[in-house]
Amino acid sequence: MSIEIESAYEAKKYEDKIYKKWEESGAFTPKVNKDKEPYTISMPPPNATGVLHLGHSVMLALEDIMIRQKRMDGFSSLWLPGTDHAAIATQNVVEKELRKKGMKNPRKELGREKLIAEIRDFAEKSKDRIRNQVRKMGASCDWTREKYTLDDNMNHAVNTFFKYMYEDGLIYKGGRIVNWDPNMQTTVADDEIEYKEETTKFYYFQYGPVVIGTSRPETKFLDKVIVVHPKDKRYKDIIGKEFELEWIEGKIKAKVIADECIDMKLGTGAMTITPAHSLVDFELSQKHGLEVEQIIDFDGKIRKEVSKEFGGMPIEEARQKIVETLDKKGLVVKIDEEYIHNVSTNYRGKGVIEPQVMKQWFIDVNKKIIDWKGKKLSIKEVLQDTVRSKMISIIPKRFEKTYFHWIDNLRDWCISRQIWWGHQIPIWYKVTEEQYKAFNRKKDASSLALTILGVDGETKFGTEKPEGDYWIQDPDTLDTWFSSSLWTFATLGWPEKTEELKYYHPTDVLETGYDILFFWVARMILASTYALRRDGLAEEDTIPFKTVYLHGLIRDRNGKKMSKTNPETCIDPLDMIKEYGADALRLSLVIGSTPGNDMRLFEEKVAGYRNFINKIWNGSRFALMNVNKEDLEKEFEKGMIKSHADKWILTKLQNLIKEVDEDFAKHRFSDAGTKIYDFIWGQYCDWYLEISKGIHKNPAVLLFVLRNSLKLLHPFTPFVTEKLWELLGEKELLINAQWPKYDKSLVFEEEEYETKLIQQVITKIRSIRAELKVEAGKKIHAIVYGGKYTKILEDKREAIMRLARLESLDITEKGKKIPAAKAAFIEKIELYLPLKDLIDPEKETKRLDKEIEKKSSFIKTLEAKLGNEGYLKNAPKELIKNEKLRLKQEKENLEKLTEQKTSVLSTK
RNA sequence: GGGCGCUUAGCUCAGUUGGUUAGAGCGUCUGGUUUACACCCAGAAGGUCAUAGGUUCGACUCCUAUAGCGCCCACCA
Repeated sequence: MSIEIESAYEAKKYEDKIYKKWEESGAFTPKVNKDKEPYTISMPPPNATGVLHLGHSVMLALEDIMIRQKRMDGFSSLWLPGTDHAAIATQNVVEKELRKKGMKNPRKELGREKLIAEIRDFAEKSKDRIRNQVRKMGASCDWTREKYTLDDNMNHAVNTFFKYMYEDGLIYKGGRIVNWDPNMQTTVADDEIEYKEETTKFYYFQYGPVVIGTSRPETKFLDKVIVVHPKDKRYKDIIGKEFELEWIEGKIKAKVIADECIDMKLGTGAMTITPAHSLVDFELSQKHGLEVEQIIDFDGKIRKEVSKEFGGMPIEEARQKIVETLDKKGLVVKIDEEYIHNVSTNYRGKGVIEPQVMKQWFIDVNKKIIDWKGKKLSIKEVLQDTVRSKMISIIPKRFEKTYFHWIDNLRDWCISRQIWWGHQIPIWYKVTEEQYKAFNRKKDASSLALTILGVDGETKFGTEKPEGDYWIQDPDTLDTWFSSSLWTFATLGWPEKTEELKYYHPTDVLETGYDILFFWVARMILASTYALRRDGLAEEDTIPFKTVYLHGLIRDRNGKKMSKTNPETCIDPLDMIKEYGADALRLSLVIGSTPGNDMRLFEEKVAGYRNFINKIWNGSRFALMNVNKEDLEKEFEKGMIKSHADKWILTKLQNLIKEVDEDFAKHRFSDAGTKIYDFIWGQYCDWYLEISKGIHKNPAVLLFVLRNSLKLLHPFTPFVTEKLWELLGEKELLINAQWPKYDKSLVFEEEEYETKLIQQVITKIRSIRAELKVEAGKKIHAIVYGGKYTKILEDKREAIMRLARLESLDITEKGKKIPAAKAAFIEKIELYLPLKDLIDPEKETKRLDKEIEKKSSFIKTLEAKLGNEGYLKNAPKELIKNEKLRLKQEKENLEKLTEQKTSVLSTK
């Protein structure tokens, strides 16, 4: 059959067209279908801030593999895509851009409405770019159901969820130490803090009866409490007592309390508490009911109310002056000049963070409010139970430990953020007319303004302004993870009780990088179980997903994290796709990577898999060149099996199907991919196609195996397989084809060994060269390996002759066959196959000896075990049965080994 | 400081409940174009599985310790 196909696959030429075909065919859009089982993956929504990186590519590749395989396997396979508004990240990017354009303070200059509009524009553009990139990867996600975390229905879900929690008393407003950046006048999330090592001075001051150490004397104005460890002998006598002492601005009174959090070995073992400007101190003060007084204002200066002398001074200046003052008073004990200290800074500005106390919204994780398996449990407890009771399993398993560890240390979740890009908190405050006017005058009002205005009147939940005058909505927005925690169920229509929600939820797999296990994965479990349980669903239906599959991070060839700031090592997935094709990129990201482990990626790796793609292309090309139209149209039947080679490749194929199914069930995609790769390249192309060149040519099997190979490979490399499927004359798209089913009747185990011999002989034939020097008349001998047994086949002249009759062995010169040369060739083959070329008897004997020894000792132990009456009485029956069976098997194996040894010895 | 992980061929990595001779790709070397593919084919070299103990008939695999590397969390008053 003559089909014009180029000898190298050009991905660029086909990929976009194929994607379009899939999308238009509706293959991506599954329907609620009671006759089918659902299979769902919610795509982790990429941030709508920029471009996709390789991390996204891994995610897309892995999820697409799962989705495609299930789709072919007859599931209603839904992959729901979307994007995240990525609150802080997006607003930051846009503000930065605006600043580049010369705007000094975008929030002040534009005001809320206009800035949000700017950000929205930017996000929309990003979304388009992301959609395009996702398509380029070949992701078969359902675009008709695409969602965005700021969509109206998502906002509705967010508000409903907030309302649930507000009504249940799970959301409360409380003081909290936040990371305040006085430069940028904003709070900074914990994970946006960068610790910088700095050498500063460390001061020791006499503070009444104790010496305290500090690197920040300027915060120590109002310290009135000394804390020591309860077991510290040095301070045993002063605990609980009150002292009058000389301090920065005259005499003050201070008392001594004890707390176990104090490290006796650190410094002097005594410290004073500054509740308003240190997290630890703040928590201590809450624990002991101490007063919290602000010392440093939001501009980073000493508050005027605190000190007449130092009020209004920036902290650096105040620090120096205060030390001078204390020194004059003789209170400086010593100064350590070389104190190495971690300073927290905002990684976006470079501003030094000043911890401040501010009112924030929190989710209470300890209130026992969820009806769970007959008990009232807290959020924390439900989070633990879902994983502990195996409702949710995490791959790799070790991350379950990490997960529990995180929950054990979980504190109330602060959900309010002082930015505008996001879901505004649906809370309204009743204020005075004066406050109302003052608030509206400030264009960049955040919750800081509320704090400063001292708002503390009536508070109401609502998405709309309550009736009456002077209501202000909380200007803050919700943490971006608050909305994305609803992702799995809100994208399916929640809070409406839709058919889809019922059918596709809980989703099956949540596949993402391990770096957001806490940020996102745990919070999704939190949101889903709480909200759906409150809706009255059964516990097992409230989890967001059954399996969490965590992939590793992609690193460059030196093991460094890829970052945009380092373009030398940073690989853009689109560049790789352009150069090598999406299929090659997908394979290079999936094969050889294991869950939870980071992997390195570099161009040569992608190039290697491109070679494989080309191999399939050419293997198929060869097949097409060797079959005719009727062959293509014929259905495969068992009666078409002709040779040992047929049986051999069919057996291999069936074994492959079985193993790949097992691997998929265990989420071992790398293994599955490797096996398919090996089969296609190592078995089908290298052996079966070679054999097909000769008398074993059998189009029926050739095509049957090829078609099944393409099916198996399709989830991994969808584009090239789809194209080849079309070239094979198939009318239906491969994306919708039926996944291969394991068929035991196509397994011919006993055939394996002889066929293996044929392979070895082919190898030899290929490598035979004129310089062969073998004594004539030598007996032909061959050892053939296969599976668990080693067989020696003597005098397999017949098999070899059969090979020698292969047409491919015709020796030609200028297109003319030369029978004499062929005859000579055959003669040489016969001479070339003495045993020693296939196996070294010395080595083989040694190996067998070792093996026999091992087996014997094992058998001995087993016999002893099974001869022990006590053991027989106490051990489980099942175990004993197994062991008896094993003993029998091992004895048989030993016999075989001994036989083998004898025959090897006889060949010497 | 607390937790987790990694260490297997020159490089990048697989290795499933412990069980045949520890594998692959790239790279290196040798040889090869007889009707798919040089993005190819055949073959070779290359490993005391980080180190030291232990458990076991048997350990890359389980346990303990040590070293080096990495990650996460907390944070130094």
